[in-house]
Amino acid sequence: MHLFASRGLDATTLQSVADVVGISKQAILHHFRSKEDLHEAVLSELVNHWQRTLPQLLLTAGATKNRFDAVIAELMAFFTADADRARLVIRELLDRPAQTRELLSRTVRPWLSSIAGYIRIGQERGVHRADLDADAYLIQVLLLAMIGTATCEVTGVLLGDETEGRQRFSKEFARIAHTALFTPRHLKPANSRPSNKESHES
Amino acid sequence: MHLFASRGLDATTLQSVADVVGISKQAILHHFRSKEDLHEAVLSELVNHWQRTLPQLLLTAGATKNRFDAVIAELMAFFTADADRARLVIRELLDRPAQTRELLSRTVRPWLSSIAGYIRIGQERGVHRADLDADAYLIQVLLLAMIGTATCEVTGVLLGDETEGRQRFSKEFARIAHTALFTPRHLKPANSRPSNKESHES
DNA sequence: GCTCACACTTACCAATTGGTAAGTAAAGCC
DNA sequence: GGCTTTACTTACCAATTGGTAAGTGTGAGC
Repeated sequence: MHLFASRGLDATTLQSVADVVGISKQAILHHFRSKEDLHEAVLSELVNHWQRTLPQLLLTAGATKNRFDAVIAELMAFFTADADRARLVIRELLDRPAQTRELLSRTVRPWLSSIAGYIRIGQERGVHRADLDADAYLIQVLLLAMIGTATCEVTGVLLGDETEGRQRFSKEFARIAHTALFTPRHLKPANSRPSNKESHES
Repeated sequence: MHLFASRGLDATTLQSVADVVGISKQAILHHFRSKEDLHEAVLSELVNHWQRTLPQLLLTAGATKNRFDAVIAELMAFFTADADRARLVIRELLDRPAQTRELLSRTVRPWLSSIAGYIRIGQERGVHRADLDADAYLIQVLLLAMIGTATCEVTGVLLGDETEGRQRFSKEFARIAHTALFTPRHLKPANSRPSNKESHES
């Protein structure tokens, strides 16, 4: 996974994988029919991890007071825990758009749809901004989390130290996502009546 | 550029380039010493284009009433005009982090710094949100614009038609960037006195 | 002790890779 | 018309690629 994520599918040779693992190239081909087989195995392992983690993520976040910020924090944590996850997904997005689209439709779309519904409820209650496009918003939050963690090695230095950069990035990411989602508190009506009167700001 | 962007450096063979261009592989090696040479040429062409376009972009945007939205729109236009630009940059970010960091430091950082200064002035005037991290914000806006256009082929379908998806994406992108930057109008003091009293919303 | 499945290695292979060397045809300059 | 430069082609090459075929050793089950 590390090699596929950091170098890409074509640049990763079976030999290089074998060297890292400490076995011969043919030992790999004994366990996996082909390089493509290995690649799919790595990919599905990532997807499985995602599928296992996400529900737990939403549950633990749901227990908290401000659910949303917790989800954002957990989302970032998932990718920052291993930047290769984000890198791998982005590479798939670039290298095999058609297959990845199909994969995401199966694995991620249901979650997005469900959260989007949650956001729309918030919109009707005036908690979430009325002019927000829930689906597009969620996709961008997800993409931003991924590209951010995938490239933190590069962008980190533009924000001082790399660890400091990561922190500033995470914080600003949470702020952007939060601000773009919620209506300012004083605009929210005391009772939870729908309110679309917040016109385009500034 | 198209091949490098869509397939990556290693997956792009000199032969495939030659086939597309309609000449022999050796004809390419006649004009470029090596594959790496060709790659650098493609890359520097993109950088030059960026350097040529950006000042003009900021100028035309500056003439407009709401300067910021115009810049955002132009930024998206730059990448949507040719999605390969975004793809190529992202690939460089992943494939060669060290060199790309150095490249971006030279070519993009000055612009970011200058715009960040502009944002900070806005913060002092209370126009821009006080809790915003100008540098981190700008980087994320840039990254989001790139990853969005680079993957529109994939994400587009999640938002209906691909062209419709692109539109919704662009619109939501502009909204997010706008909302995360500006303070709500009614919070902005009538005279342009510094005001940091806007606490964390919600 | 025999068998057999399994994990792995050695030996090998055709295809493709980026790259070199040498030749060639045409266009411009004198 | 000769001469040189430019743009390219043909012929070739060593290295590496993913992958196959045929062994080898070892531990478990009987």
